[in-house]
Amino acid sequence: MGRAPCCDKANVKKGPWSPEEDATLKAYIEKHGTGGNWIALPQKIGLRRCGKSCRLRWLNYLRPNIKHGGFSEEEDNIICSFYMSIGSRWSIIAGQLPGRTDNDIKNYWNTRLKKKLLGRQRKQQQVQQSRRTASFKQGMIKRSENIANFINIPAGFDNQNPYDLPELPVVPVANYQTHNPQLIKDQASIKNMLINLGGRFSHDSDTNNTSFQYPIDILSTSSSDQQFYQSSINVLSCTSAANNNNYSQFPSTHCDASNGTGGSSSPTMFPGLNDQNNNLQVDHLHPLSELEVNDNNFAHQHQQLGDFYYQATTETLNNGSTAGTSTASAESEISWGDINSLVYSTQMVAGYETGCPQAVTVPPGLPIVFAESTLLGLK
DNA sequence: AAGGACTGCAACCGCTCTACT
DNA sequence: CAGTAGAGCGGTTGCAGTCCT
Repeated sequence: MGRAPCCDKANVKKGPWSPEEDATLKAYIEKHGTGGNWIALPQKIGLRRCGKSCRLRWLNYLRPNIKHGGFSEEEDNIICSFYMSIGSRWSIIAGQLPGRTDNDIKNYWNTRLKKKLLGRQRKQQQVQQSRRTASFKQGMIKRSENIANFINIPAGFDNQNPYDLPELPVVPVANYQTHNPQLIKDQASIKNMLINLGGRFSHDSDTNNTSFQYPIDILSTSSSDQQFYQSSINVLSCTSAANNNNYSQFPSTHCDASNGTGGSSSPTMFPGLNDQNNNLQVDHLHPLSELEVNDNNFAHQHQQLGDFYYQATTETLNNGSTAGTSTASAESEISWGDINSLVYSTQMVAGYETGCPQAVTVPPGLPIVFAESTLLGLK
């Protein structure tokens, strides 16, 4: 047996509200309030409407200080950022935009913003793809050098060929950290830098989640600036995982090749570094001076703001899962009907670029919670 | 000019959560 | 503790207006 209906369906009016109905409802609520009982309200004032319908009408259209239409660029950015962070939690998003209702934002997103964002995303991907192609080989050489330095590659090894790595010992995360106390210092340095830029970290002891809030004013920053933030968070994410030795913090949906759920099937970037016991994670960080930075102003700006600019180059070599997820597969995930793929594809592009396949892309202006459900943008 | 396709948005539906008994 | 009802929420629908052919 289903639950009882909230009202007499046969005797309630449906469809658009008339001005008279609006006036009746508004006048009553302004004078008496809702009385805490929407179901009983329409009968009190003689409206042939369902209580839920009255509530919706009041909340979305009749209550004071409601704004309709005319979304600003800033509001667009906030909505996009929150959507990519927390998904379709319209009421929460509406809470960030005074005068906007969840219904309004939901409609606006579904009809316009989604298309606008996807268009922008596609453009960015085209640019990133061309940049990646040019810098990929260079990056691979640099990475192999760093790994070789760390694990003492035998003399005679051709370190100009990133694919020509010899069989290497498995290096557990804990050991790597012991060898690299710098890692923890680096993490603190990046945190300080992000805080200097106006971001905020907070920790929820109940859920053990760490949150990061970007400064709102970076919403309109260039894509290189956004990559900078993203890379910084990637470093924190990856090193945090190393610190905790807890991989479950990271979304594995698109990274786990072992279970065939969308992970890359391409060969590992570093043959011989695979750890069948799932324990190997090698992190290494490049100071800014080592990096190719196309935007000199950007580099200068961020050098002034923090101790270092690090490129996240964490290699998570995990059960044959690799950083080499193809861009084509990431792009192929984008469809008009599945906006969540936008989040995932961005993650994969970022992961590919930084060599951290499980890195989490952090859209600017977002509250970031390092918990799987939130990172995935799931309900 | 007509009619089919598309778009935007108000409103509804059905589910979950929460407070109350 | 279980049952119930109301509140709240997100997904979906239906319709009016606009655009396109």
